[in-house]
Amino acid sequence: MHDALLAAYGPQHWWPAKTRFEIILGAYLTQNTAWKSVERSLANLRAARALSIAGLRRLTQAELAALIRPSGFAARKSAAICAFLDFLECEYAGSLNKMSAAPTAMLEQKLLALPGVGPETAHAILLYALGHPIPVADEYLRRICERHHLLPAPLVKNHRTYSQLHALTQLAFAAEAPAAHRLHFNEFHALTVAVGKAHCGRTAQCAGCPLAFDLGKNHAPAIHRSQ
DNA sequence: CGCCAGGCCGTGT
DNA sequence: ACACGGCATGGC
Repeated sequence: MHDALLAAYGPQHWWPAKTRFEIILGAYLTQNTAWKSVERSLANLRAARALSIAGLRRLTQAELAALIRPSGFAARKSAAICAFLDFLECEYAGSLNKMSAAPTAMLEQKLLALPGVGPETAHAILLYALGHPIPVADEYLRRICERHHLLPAPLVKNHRTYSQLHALTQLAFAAEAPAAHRLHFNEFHALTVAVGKAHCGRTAQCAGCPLAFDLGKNHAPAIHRSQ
C-alpha cells in the first residue's frame, strides 16, 4: 500500500505545519473537520499572535473559542486545548522538548487521559509533533481496509477497530521495514489521507484509485493472515 | 440545498 | 462491549 501510494502521489511532506505546537493545535482542530477550515482557524490564531505556547496562554478559553470558530466544535476544542496547555505546564514545565523525551507508552497513556484526545489525536501528536515512532490510523484507513477486505468484516467504527488498524500497520511495517518505522508511519498516514480524500470518502470514488489493483494483487493475502 | 469533513464523548442497552 | 446521536462550521 505504502509503495503504491508513494508512487502515485509522491512524498507528502507532513505534517503541514511549521512548529510542533502548531501541529498539536492542528491535531485538535481537524477532528471531524475539513483541513481547509482548520487553516482558517490557524490563520486567526496567527493574526492574534497565538500560534505559540506563550501566545496562546495569554488568551482566555472564550477568546480562543472565538478564534477557532471556523473549524467547528469551538467550545469543546478550546477546552481541550486549554487542558493540554495546563497539562504541559504541570507535567513538563511547559516544554515540548521535555515532554517528547518521555517514553512513548507513558505519553500515549497521558494524552489519552486528556479531554478531547482519542487514539487518533494522541498518536498524531506522538508521531508528528513529538517524533515518536507510532502509527496513526484514521477513518480513511478503516474504509480502505474495509473495501479491500484486509480485516475480517464487518469493520465497524469503534475503539477496537482502531486498535486493530493501528496494530496491523505496526506489524506490516515491522515485517518489511524494521529500520525505518518512523519515516514510514509518517509518510503512510499522510498518503492514506491523500488517497482517502480522493477515493475513499463516505461515498466511494473508486475510479482511478491507485490501490484498486496493486493492493489486492500483491499484498492482501499476507496482510489478511496477520490479523 | 444536502452532504461531508484527517473524532471524541456521553448515554442507553 | 457496542450502537447511536450530539457536537458546529464552512466547502463543494
